[in-house]
Parts: sequence; C-alpha cells; structure tokens
Amino acid sequence: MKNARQQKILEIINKYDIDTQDTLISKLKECGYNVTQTTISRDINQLKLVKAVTAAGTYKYIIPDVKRENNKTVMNSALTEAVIKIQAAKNIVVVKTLSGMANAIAVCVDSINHDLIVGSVAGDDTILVVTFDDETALTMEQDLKAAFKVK
Amino acid sequence: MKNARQQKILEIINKYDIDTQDTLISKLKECGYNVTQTTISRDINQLKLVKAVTAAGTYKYIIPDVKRENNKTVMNSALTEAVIKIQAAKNIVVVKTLSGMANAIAVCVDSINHDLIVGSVAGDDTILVVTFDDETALTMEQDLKAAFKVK
DNA sequence: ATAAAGAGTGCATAAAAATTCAAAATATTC
DNA sequence: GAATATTTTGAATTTTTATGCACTCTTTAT
Repeated sequence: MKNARQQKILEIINKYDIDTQDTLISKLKECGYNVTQTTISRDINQLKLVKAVTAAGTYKYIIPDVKRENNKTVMNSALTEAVIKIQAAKNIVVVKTLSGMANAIAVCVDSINHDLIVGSVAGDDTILVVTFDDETALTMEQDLKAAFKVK
Repeated sequence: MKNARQQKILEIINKYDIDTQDTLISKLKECGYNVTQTTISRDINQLKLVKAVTAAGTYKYIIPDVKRENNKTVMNSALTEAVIKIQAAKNIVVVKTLSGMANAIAVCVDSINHDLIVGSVAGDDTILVVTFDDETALTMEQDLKAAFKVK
C-alpha cells in the first residue's frame, strides 16, 4: 500500500501544482488513497520531495535532482529505486520501471539531456526515449544508467 | 539592509546546515542582523530557497538550481542578480560579484562543471576559477555566462 | 502457537513557516 | 520640504508541517 501510494504521489506532483500537503491529500483521496497528513508528511520525507518557491512566489512540491557529479545528474533515490532496466535498441532507449512509475520517471528523463532526445512516450511501466541516431541512443543509455544507478 | 541580509543568508546556508528558520535567525543575530521569523520567511521566499530532505531524513535549507535547459544549468535568479561580470583571462575565469557574494556564488560555480575546474578562490566580490588550459577557460566563460545570465 | 520485533498508521500535539494587518522607514513627486 | 507613494518590517495569528506515543498488523524466532 505504501509503495503504491508514494508512486501515486510522484505522479500527482508531476501532473499538478501541489502547494500543501492538504492539497495532496485531496488528490490522493480522489485516487482512492485515504490517509492523514501525518502519513503524507512522512511520505514526503521518504521520497525526499521538496517544497520549492515558484517564480510567482507561490509554493509547489517538486522532485529535486539529488546532485550533479562531473556535470552529470544523479536522481533522487526514491526514483532510482523505481527504475528496473535501461537498454538501447537502435535509436531508441527502453526504460522499464515499476508499475505505474513510468510517467514520473519520464519527466526526469526529459530533464537530463533534453537536447539529445527527440521525444519520449511513457506507458504504465515502460518509457520509450527516441534519440536522433543509434550512437546517441547508446550515450543516452549510459547517461540514464548513471543517473538512475542501474547496471 | 535587506540586500546585505539576504546575501548573508546565502553565505550562511552554504556554510552551515540550517534546518529551520529559527536556526537561521540565530546565525544572523551573530552577524549583527536582528530580524524576526516573519522577515526570514519572506527572505527565503524571495531568494527561492528550499527546505530539502537530507539522506539522513533531516531537513536543510539549500539554494536550488533553477533548471537545466539543453543539459546546461541555469541558476536561481537571486544568484544571477549578484553576478556582475564574467571574463576569461588565459586559463582563468574571473567572476565579479556584488560585495560579499563571491563565496555564495563560488559554491554554485563549482557545481556546474566540476570536471573542468582545477580549483577556485573566492574573495569578497571576486572569484578566480582556474581551468586546465586557455581553451577550457573560454568554454567555462560561456557556460558561466549562460548559467548566470550575464552578457 | 506464542512471543518478540518491526513496519506502517493515526490521533493529538508541538514545532515550524506563511500571512494578515498595521506601523515604520525609505524613496519619489510636486 | 511637505505630501504621497512604495518598500520593508514586526506582532499576532493562521496555516502548514513534523513528531511523540500508542495501536495494529505483519513477520520472524522460539
């Protein structure tokens, strides 16, 4: 239950601008998850989400990048755990994720090497990342594996 | 007064692990800034600081990167405003900042292209960034100008 | 099967942070 | 230089978030 809920939380904050934990509780309720603020607070702590200030000065929960080492992005551990397998095939990189996580992960993938990606589609547990050519796909495969700590 | 205080806040959160606004108030008090939580809350909003969750599950205020476009980092607007001039000279890039801001900016500079930088020293309003060779310094100059929106 | 240990949750509450409203301080215009 | 606008700040308060404690539900070991 907890895992599914936390995945749903990632989806929700990617899809909507969530300003408070109460707002998030409402959205979760719509999805059939009935929990208290206590639990949400702990989920946010475990997912390492962050309440950021927008350009307008309002607040919004986001998934932060963990850090960049040698100019490479390494993702939040909550996300790396959801990525199962990454493999290039011709000019496409296929990313397999835990069920329901593909969308949340896809948002992050797009943010890593935006200029090398032609586009991407995310299903429930799979993301197809289209790159310009086969070689780029191989580079992308390596970058993504590093970012999500996948072997 | 406000500007000086906000710059001091950036310095403080780079130097120490600040977990609450109250902790920050204490540090500011040590530096001769006597303000209330109200003001700090607004400063944090204006500087777009963020309370992040650490690996240990504790909390810590940080300066977030604003975004990465085409794989390049663009810095928080509060920081870009503090950078006045960026110029390469031989294998060194000289960054001029508002008085007292050099240290805060230097931390961010190091985070951008860590693998291209040999080292950097920050004074009060100047940072010297040492790169491997003249060519790298020119690249770095461009990257930094993009990140801090300097012409 | 029973006891012990651990994870997950909620209630109540404490702690932390944001906001309202009013008052200073500062800057701007006439 | 007075009058007006704008910005900055604080006190009080509300809102939001984190946590101590107790209870339940598993799992593991005896």
